[in-house]
Amino acid sequence: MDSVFLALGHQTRRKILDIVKSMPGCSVADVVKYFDDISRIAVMKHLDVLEAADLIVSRKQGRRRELFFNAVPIQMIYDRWTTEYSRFWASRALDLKYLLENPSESAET
Amino acid sequence: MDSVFLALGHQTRRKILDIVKSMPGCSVADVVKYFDDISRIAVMKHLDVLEAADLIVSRKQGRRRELFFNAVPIQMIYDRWTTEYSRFWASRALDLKYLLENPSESAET
DNA sequence: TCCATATGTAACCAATACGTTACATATCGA
DNA sequence: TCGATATGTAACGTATTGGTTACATATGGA
Repeated sequence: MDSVFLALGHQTRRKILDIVKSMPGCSVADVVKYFDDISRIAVMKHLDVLEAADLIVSRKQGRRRELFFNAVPIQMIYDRWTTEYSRFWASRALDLKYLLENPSESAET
Repeated sequence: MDSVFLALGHQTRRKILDIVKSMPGCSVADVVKYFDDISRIAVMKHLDVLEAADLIVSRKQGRRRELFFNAVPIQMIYDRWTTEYSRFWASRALDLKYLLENPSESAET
């Protein structure tokens, strides 16, 4: 769980995930082409993070490594949202409403 | 976006979020009570991270600081899942299925 | 008024994150 | 076969993170 959130908490990695998602089986080099502002090694490190978080699955095909998006961890988090927070919207999303309708005398910092 | 994921990518912070969510208006000290393995200052630092990510909103009430859970950033991410990935389940979640049904000759590393 | 309570800030440290360059290894294809 | 291509590893440096202790400030209430 930590690793999935942490992996997603970096814009480059989310972009990588989008690329792999839209090009199943693409290679590392295919991904690297989309980044001219960071090195190949940096991209690979990001891929390592995504793979450690199971967001990407890879397999070696000769000298190429094929990358695949793994929807499962995101599905798990998505499921957690719906069970943990969905009923929350109705009953508890009033916190902020309460705040806004009951301004305190001291300014909010 | 980065900040929300990063904030959630740490177990202590998710626990803090749960506490604040279940006790709207609770104080810093209320939260600190649930953690005997880390210091008050560490807890406050985590609160800073959650507040910077807008996951928590606070206001000073005299010598107390009241903490409120803010559902909006999570709602935004939740909405992103549904638009970005929901149709993905049906059409693209076959990536792994493809992998498992077409083992390559070289072992997956 | 003054002690208790609640929070805040600063400094420090070790570990981690994220980038880099250099070098190495494996596979492909002409 | 050999150069090209693709990937991998190691080492390094800087910035950030997540914890700590020490000290400071503000408010509450007896």
